[in-house]
Amino acid sequence: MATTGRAVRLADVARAAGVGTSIASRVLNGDPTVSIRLETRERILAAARELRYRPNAFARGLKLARTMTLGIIANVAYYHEMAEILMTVERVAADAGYVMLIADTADFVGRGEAYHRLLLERRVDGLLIASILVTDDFVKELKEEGLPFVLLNRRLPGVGLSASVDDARGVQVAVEHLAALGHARIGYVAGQTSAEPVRRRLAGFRAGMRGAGLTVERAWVKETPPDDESVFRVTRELLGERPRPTAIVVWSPTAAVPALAAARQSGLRLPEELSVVSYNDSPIAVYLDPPLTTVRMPLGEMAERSVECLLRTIAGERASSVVVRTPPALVERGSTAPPP
Amino acid sequence: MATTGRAVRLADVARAAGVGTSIASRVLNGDPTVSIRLETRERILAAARELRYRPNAFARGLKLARTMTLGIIANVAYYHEMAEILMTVERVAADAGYVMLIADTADFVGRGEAYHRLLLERRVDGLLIASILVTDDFVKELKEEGLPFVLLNRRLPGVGLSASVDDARGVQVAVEHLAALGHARIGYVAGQTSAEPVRRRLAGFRAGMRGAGLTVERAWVKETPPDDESVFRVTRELLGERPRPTAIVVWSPTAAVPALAAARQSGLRLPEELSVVSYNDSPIAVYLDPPLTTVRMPLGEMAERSVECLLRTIAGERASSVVVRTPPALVERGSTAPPP
DNA sequence: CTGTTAGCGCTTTCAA
DNA sequence: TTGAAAGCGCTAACAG
Repeated sequence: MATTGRAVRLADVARAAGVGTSIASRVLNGDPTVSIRLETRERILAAARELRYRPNAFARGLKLARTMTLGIIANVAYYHEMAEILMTVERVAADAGYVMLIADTADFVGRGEAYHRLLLERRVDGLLIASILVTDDFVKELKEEGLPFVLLNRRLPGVGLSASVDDARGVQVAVEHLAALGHARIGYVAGQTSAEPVRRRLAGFRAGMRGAGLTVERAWVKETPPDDESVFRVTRELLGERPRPTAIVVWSPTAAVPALAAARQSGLRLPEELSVVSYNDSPIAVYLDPPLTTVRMPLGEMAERSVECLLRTIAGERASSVVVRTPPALVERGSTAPPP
Repeated sequence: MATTGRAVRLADVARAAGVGTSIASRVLNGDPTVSIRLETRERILAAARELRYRPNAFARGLKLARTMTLGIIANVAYYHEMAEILMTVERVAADAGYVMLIADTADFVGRGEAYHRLLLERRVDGLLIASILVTDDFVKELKEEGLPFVLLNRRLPGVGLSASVDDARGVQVAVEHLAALGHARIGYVAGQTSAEPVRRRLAGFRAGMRGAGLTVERAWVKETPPDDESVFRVTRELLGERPRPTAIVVWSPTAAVPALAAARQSGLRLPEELSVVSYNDSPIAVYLDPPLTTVRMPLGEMAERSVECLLRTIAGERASSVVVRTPPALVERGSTAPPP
């Protein structure tokens, strides 16, 4: 049973079926133009099954100049968002017959060689870019290389296709929720606006405030690096302002955890003295203290669209960037209430 | 500049350097047995640089029967542990010149085809199995197939190599910490002991209790499916027992989040009325309420060893399973205190 | 020192 | 209806 020996090749199947490799190949690939006696076809199929034949992906890839592999460059450390994206992308790709190569960007600048291995060695038919750490320059280089790629939630018009959600609208919904509760003094933990999607969120915050007839207080909008420690520190600063906001919005669910901790450590009772909303949901939101009110964005849908878009580009069809317009869902939990 | 056209092949480099493909190949691959005029070698190297030559990985893979690719089957949803493992594995593999194919096990049983694509199409030189959802039967099948593989933190003596940490010792350390604080009534949220590493942890709990001269109360040891909702429910049940424990240990950091929430919702003040320790650390532990005391295991080291072990197996060397014995580190935060 | 060539396993004309 | 053979880009004998 254990055929630990060498793999079975197409030639083995052909020989077993008593035919040439040519028709064997065409039959197994379901070539519709082939006209063949039913009996012969059956024999080939049977032999393939019997021998547990599997085509060698590298041989086929070499011949067809298609690897049936997609690459994804991701920042795995952003697990709250990344887990859903990774899982979805992989599932959709698999359904289309593709496998996924993954490259992490923990140390993007120091890892040029690793990325070039992905790109230039013709290992992938296309690339998904899901990390903010990938520089615009790198993306442009990619474009020159001619390799199909799609950016996830990062719009770079003129240089590449992207699949994104309406971040601005999402943050706006968060603000509207707070305004509806009666909050007028609303702060924002903004992330680093050097990143494009983060800028869109900030714009959404401003739009939300404007729409509610509220003014944005400069001191209540704090940029911060995304690491937990910085978020914690900056949030404490924000809550140390006098006067201080009665509610804050946080730009990312990963950052919401340290932000919430900062709020607690500021000695504020949540949600009585301070409301907190996170942009984007997370599996743990419901188990935080207090359970975190969030705006849930359609990340899975975005991930799906990104793969479809990439596949279309690879197929040579004209694809265009997609913005998933599924409305953000406000998930009201325990971290928001009317202002004191 | 933009060479969007077809890729440059070795033949192009050879022609540009005015040599045959043979020496071009050997020079570029640093074949030590080649004796060549310095001048010629320089010409080849220069031409390759000039043309930005990159070998086609699939062609090379076909020829060498080595793909320079490793596969990893992971449960991405367990992000607390998985992020670190994924990042480490990818980095170590990249340093060795390998790229990583990833397959998620969200729906393992329904995805046989996807896994077989990985295994049987000769896309990978070896496989890392980092998901508990991969059945023992599948692993055995793998062994029959003759594909090198290493299990991450799952010991299956006789069927395959593994890299693991000393789970039993880790949980034991957690118990010792509680015992040292004076706790005698200690409960355990146990996970599903159908999984091998989970059984080892339970054994560690028992050993820790025995070592401290404490008796294990049946009603205080609860098995539970790993999903957050089940963990939450089961923890509440556990804390509803009368008498109830003054401290609990949770078998996984992912589960610690809902367990902590259950403790809070039981109306218990933490850590005054109840102490909680999580087996294994997590980036968010410090930001939970209260900050979670954990036992930090050397997962990164384990991941590193697993890749090394796999690489050695691939190289045809005799590799053996490795148990990382780096002592567990008790990370004391705010969720443990002496019993009331 | 360097070039020619066979062949990795597959698909796809082209001919029979 | 079917088979022979070329060739995808590379490496490694083997010749020269």
